[in-house]
Amino acid sequence: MNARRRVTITDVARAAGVSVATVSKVVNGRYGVAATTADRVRTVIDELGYSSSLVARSLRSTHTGVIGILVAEFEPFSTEVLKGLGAAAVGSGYELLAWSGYSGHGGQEGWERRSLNQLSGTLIDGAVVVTPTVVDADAGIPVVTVDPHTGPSAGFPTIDSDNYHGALLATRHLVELGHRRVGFLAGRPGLQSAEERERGYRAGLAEAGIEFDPKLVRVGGYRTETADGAARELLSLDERPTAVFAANDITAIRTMNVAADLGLKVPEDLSVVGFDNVPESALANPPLTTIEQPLQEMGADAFRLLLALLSGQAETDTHIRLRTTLVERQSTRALPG
Amino acid sequence: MNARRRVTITDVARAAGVSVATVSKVVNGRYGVAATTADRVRTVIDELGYSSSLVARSLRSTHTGVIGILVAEFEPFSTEVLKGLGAAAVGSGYELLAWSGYSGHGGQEGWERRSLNQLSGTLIDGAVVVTPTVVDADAGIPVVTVDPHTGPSAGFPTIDSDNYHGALLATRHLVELGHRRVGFLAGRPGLQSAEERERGYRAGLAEAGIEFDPKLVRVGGYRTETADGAARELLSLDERPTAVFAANDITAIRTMNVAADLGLKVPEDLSVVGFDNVPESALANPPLTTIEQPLQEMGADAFRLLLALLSGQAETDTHIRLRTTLVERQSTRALPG
DNA sequence: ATGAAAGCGCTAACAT
DNA sequence: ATGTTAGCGCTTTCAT
Repeated sequence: MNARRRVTITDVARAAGVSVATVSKVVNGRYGVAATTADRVRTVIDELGYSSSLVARSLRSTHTGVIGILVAEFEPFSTEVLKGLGAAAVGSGYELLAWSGYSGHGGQEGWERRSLNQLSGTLIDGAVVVTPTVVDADAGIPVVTVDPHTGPSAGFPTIDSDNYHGALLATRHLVELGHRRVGFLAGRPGLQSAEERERGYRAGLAEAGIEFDPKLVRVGGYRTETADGAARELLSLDERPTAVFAANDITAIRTMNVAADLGLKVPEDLSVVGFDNVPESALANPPLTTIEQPLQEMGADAFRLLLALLSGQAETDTHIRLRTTLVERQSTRALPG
Repeated sequence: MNARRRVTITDVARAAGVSVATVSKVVNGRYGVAATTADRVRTVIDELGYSSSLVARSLRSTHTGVIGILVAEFEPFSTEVLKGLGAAAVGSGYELLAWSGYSGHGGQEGWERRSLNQLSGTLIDGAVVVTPTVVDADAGIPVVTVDPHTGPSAGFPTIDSDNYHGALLATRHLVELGHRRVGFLAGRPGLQSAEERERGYRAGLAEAGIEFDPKLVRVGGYRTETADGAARELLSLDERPTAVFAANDITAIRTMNVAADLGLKVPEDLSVVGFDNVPESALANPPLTTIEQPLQEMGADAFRLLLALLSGQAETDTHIRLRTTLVERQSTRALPG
């Protein structure tokens, strides 16, 4: 492949005429090295462009100064959280390593555990796991979860947002615009966030004295693949909804696409509200009205919490819940008449 | 911290009553293990929840099945590229490790080289480096650069987009709207992309027979911190520009903020065009007209090119240049009168 | 078919 | 102040 090998600590030691131990001491600022020797070693290090291998270093020492961020995939949700984490990490002395556990292997199954196993104990001092479905209690390192699908009960420090309240806001917004037949494209069954969003939807209807109608609910499953058919069913009903609240932005955007396919115009013929406020929601056509979760803030909070955990200044049952707010764009409008 | 230690190959070997060598063979599907032994080992592995440490494995073997993505920071530009890389990686058999080299240490100086040194030769089989300023020629592993600041000449396989043409489109758009005093908020001096964007700006003016006026050019440096003052100068000129083309979206958005501070309304009093089309540009107020670089596509292309490189099917002087296009939103308008 | 042992690059205890 | 050495978890010859 490429010719030149990495420069190792042995190369430096040889070139400087000292032992590897001495080089190690210089690199790590340990005492017991003469100033002149240290200078010579540093010169050689610069000349050779040496920097120690993360891998070898972390195999030996307990502390690496690296925080791992474990995600299933690099998609709009996780990358927003990543931006917040990155901003919080600047100047903290920690480096960030983001690991996508789902990309390599076919199965989504258990990426959290596999990833944690592969990296922990060695490479990273602590981990932030984004939207895990399951997490082992004994990862061996401090772990903070962001928006875990099992809810904050899992025994881990957790950052999430107020899903119930957000869904309530979304539904209330549609009801206030005069909509009575409000469809709901639900999230993935069994996931806590999905359940809370459905509760908020029902509460929003109840507030307005609208009876819940199971025919107006379909499972979108948070994913493009599952959302298309569900949205199509919803919009093909004899008495179709005049508004749809989708459990996340991705499926809301799909709903708008399906509507277009069916000859329905948004927002004239159909109002749509999403959830998350990923940047893509603003890029949609029309720009999507949605519920904001402060994803970057969640990332930043996760970083700070993990740091506190690492220094023993936080409890493992810490739970930070952030607000959700309505962001009005152009996909919703008052029901005429 | 946490009680339980990682499960190591030695634990598995002991529990299964075999040597670590045998366990290793089973894990890696090597020949020379009796079926019954292999079964027993696999059972123990499941029971103990063992999976091999990436670190230890990669220290020993040359191939890890991991691709590194090296970025300075996790910001809108790099995370878009990341999304594209992630999408391309699904099903490829490679895992993705994104490394932010700037966050830990204070200095931005040489993050590319430091990161590459820390990870290469061991952890990752190949690397995609996003917007590097300098890259060592002898990284020891295949490297693809995305939008390198030195241009494609650096001797590395490179993915970038047509900066010159994009800037021409931006300027032409403003000129066609009737603007004659078109300001330019330049990128970082010395960077190839910045130079090409300035060339495009000048060409756009020349096309329309407008003389280039150095007073209408300020250095925004691609960064928020440097852009504010430059934009303020530009907009405070006696004969202020009626339109500004900023060399990237971030500084274009800052320009709109500065305009608001000065009591100028966009687009009524000032038209603004950006460059990049990061998702944030659509979230701006008003939504920003900008030049799109297909960032996700650039990421996907980078991944494919790296794969080709790894299997020896691509030349190291490959250069892929993608198109740039105008995305019209609400920050530009025809000059009245 | 299985295991013993060397060694990847590094750190840290222990000599000298 | 400096060097020698063991060993982190793993893979890979090389014996047996």
